[in-house]
Amino acid sequence: MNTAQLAKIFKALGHPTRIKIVEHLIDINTCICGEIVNIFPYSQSTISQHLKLLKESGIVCGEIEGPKTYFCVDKAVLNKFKQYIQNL
Amino acid sequence: MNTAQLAKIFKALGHPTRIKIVEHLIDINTCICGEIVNIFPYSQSTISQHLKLLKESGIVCGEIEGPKTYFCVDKAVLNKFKQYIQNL
DNA sequence: TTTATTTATCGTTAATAGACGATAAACGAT
DNA sequence: ATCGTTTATCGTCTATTAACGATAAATAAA
Repeated sequence: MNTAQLAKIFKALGHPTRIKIVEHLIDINTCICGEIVNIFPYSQSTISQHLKLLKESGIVCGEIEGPKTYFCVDKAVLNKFKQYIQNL
Repeated sequence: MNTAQLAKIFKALGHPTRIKIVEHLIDINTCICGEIVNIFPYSQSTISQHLKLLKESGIVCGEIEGPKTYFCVDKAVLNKFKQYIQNL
């Protein structure tokens, strides 16, 4: 895991809402965008944008099923990330 | 450690240069701004700004000694941060 | 086929970030 | 007292981020 990839993940987690989204995804394993929209006081487009950023960082992945997209944390990436930090 | 504090640290680490600065500080324990300036291809003011951000996040602390400022990683904060991530 | 549901994207706006050079401030040395 | 060293801050510019509403695209249901 190189510095650029790490920076992307750190940056993605550098927003309170995105931290909470990731925590929520870890808790419930997987969920669709609409569920997350209902939790936070932000518009659908804003949440979708946050999810896009998280996805682009690699820490979250999304699977399209019909009109819905199921989001979940990529545990392989999360574990590599954890390992990096533990070695600091 | 609340979400806002965590987000600040994640955000501070969300830049390749700042990651490398922190890695370097961990390696050599403590050093002055000028040393870091010599390592990176950025101006003194840019590095100083990066250090300020890191300091504001709490992950780095600076101690003024005469005209120099000695920077180092705050291990207590780093450990709390590590612990949070490990519990994810 | 039309309607409802769900999500992504576009366009916009305001705020923040990242870089720089120039300058000021603090101190040590001469 | 002056000069050199070191760092922080200011002002500027460009780029990116964060939020929104509106809209488009895809599918499920009626």
